[in-house]
Amino acid sequence: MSLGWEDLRETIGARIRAREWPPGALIPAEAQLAADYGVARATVNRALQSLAEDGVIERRKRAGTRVAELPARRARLEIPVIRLEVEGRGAAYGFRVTHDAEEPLPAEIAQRMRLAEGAPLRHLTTLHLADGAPHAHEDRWLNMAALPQAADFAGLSVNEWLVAHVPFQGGDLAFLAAPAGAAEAAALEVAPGAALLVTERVTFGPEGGITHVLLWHRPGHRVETTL
Amino acid sequence: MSLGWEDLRETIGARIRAREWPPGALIPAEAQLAADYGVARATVNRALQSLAEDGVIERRKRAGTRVAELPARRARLEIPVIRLEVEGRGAAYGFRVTHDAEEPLPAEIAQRMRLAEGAPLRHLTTLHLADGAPHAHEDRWLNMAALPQAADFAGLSVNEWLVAHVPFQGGDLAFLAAPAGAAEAAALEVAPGAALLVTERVTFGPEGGITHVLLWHRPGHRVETTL
DNA sequence: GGGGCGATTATGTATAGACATATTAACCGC
DNA sequence: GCGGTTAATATGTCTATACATAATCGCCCC
Repeated sequence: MSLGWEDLRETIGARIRAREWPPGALIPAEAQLAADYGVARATVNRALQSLAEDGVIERRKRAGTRVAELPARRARLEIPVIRLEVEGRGAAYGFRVTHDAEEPLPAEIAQRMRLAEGAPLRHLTTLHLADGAPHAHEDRWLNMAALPQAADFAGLSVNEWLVAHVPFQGGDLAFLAAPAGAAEAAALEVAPGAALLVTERVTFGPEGGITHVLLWHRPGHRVETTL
Repeated sequence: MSLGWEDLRETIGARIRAREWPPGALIPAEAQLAADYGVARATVNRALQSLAEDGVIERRKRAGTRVAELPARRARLEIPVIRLEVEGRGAAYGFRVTHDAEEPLPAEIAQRMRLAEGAPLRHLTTLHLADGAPHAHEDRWLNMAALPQAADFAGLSVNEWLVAHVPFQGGDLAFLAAPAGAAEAAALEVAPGAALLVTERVTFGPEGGITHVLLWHRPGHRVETTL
């Protein structure tokens, strides 16, 4: 039995982490590694391609493959889905829509959604619950014009309805810290001004901006990943 | 000229985003797609493998490939490197070590580094500067026992010295929000209690925990990625 | 009709060969 | 030397083929 490309990726990755080849150094060519390990060049290529994707190595034709100056540059981030997050902790998920009206779009959000300021969008705020206790406060602007006609998200949270029904082409995701305003403090039952982690997400479809979401998490919330 | 696997990935990704196949639906088998697009099955496989890596589709042998219930679940996060971040904004990077002493490891951090509480580690705080102005405040615990003998990080920031010289095997990364304490407020020249985004990073080597870092960013700092 | 087992099928992966492409290194003429 | 052209080389990728593996489907037996 021979090595698979994932094994090879691990092996070579380990040699890099062990500083056998220091950052910036050239590593042997594909053909050489293929001979060393007794596999086909395509297998080595697949392994190296995978390492390159994670930013561990940098490859250029003719110039060869070298260890990145700053290896471990990219991490995969699992995008949080609130319901799964809550259920993953063994709690029952629930939510309550606390506000729902058509309002003119504020300038800052209009810019992020690449829409005109003051356009009338649907403004929803939702409180997400874990076992009945506040878990996160959502502030969403929704561009109804970008939605299919039958927009009926009964039962599901708006987010999951969107994911399931509306085509999207891309979006932006950001993490920031902000002090709890009056609304957030009341919803999450924390002191005004408390430092909260906020997730901001914008999604775009073929027609332009679909939705803008600010998610205010409870104090102590962490977004985690591994290197 | 035929399609490359990256083109194919885009094409199929677009058909998925356009809801041609809704979440949960089966998509045609590799052999079918290969015939449709006039390419080899290996090419289709490479494209689908890439989509699966990003969580857009889920694949099981014999059962086929289906669109994920919640597509766009994983994003690639470029791990921030302060110097590059500052220089990327066209500012001059600098730093100043504001504290450097051997101290007993606090319980909370010991737990995250998987070391014994109270172990004597080197405790450094560093102020990172952009054009001379405070940009971020770093609070680092360093396990000198896990370092090569000649630990002389003159000139470089400790972080870059570590990346370049110390083998590591993995680590954890987290984002959280916290109010500025007295030290952070003074260093960053903000009001105590201000909501700051904090990056926490722990790295492990063959000998165990190497370093634990808390990076306190200035107000308004955002960690961004795209979907 | 229920249970178990084997055939079928879709993906997973390896291989050898071929050609494309980018880039460096070498060469040559002036 | 200097500049520009050419050859050599490492990666990028596709193809066709082969076999491995997992899971499902359907048949057969009881």
